[in-house]
Amino acid sequence: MPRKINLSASLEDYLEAIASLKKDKGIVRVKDIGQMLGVRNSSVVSALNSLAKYNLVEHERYGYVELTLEGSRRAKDIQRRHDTICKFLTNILKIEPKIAADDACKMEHAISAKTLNKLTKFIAFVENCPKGKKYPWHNFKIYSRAKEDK
Amino acid sequence: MPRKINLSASLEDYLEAIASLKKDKGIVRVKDIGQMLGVRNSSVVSALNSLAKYNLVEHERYGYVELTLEGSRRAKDIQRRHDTICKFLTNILKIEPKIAADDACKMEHAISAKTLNKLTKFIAFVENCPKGKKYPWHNFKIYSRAKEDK
DNA sequence: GAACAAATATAGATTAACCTAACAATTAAA
DNA sequence: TTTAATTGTTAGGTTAATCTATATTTGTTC
Repeated sequence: MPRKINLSASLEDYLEAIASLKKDKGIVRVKDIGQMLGVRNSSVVSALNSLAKYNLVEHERYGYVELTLEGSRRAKDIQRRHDTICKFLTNILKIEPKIAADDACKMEHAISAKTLNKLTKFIAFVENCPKGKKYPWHNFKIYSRAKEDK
Repeated sequence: MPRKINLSASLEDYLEAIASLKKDKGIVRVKDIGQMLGVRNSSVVSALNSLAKYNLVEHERYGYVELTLEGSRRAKDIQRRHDTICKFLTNILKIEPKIAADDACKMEHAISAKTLNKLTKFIAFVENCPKGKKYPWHNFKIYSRAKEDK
């Protein structure tokens, strides 16, 4: 049994949406997933069938959608990628939240585990840096603006 | 006429490969593109037909492949995205070149223009930072290792 | 509980990106 | 220059991810 199937960006998005809805609403319905991802219900159903094949969701006809344990783990992993990238973009690169979130949504599917780890450490490193003029981290915003920001 | 069509990651890869081959070998052949991207010649031909529709390449049957002006511009843009991400990953996050390159190959299709600009500035900022103990930039490698790097 | 509305599911089409297999053109060798 | 090898093309198939249109189930309201 292939322990770790590589999911497509699309299926990762579905997992992510399901986890997010579960957290926000307690229950997950086809309609809400579709709404969140901007696709039709029929597309959702077909995606759920794929995810069910990989044992990542459980989904009885006309019933609620549930993540399996493995599905839940996967979703958390994706969210961690998303959040880390988003944090880097907003806190360090000083990118507007909306754009940062959009970019993170796409990049989260592309980043490797190793790079994610390094990025996490990098963020921690920057955030643990003592503030003050003699440290340059906190000058980036000014530096950036000075260079004709767009 | 839609001035700026959004290319798929796949078509961007083709453009990138073509530009790279042109630079390295002077001429670009279907076989070389296929080899570089790990796809069959028939897939290359079909991709070239798509790119030709968008006026990004010129390609006469059985002839060499050429980028149009616009194709060339696009390729340069993609390469810039690749190089910038790669530079960040290797020079700042200290990721092994191989992994950095692989990640850049995937992330280059996901990064927005704004984020790219900020990242570029950020790299310049870090690189222009005077070296020395009192500046923390150059301590990241040590910091990272100390945290049980993987 | 019958009728209706909302949600879900299925069937079938489309598109992109690949593939294999067969065929055609070009190039290189004998 | 004829043959053989290489390269390029076409035809047709597969898979994933979407769609529309239609059907089915569920839940709500009278």
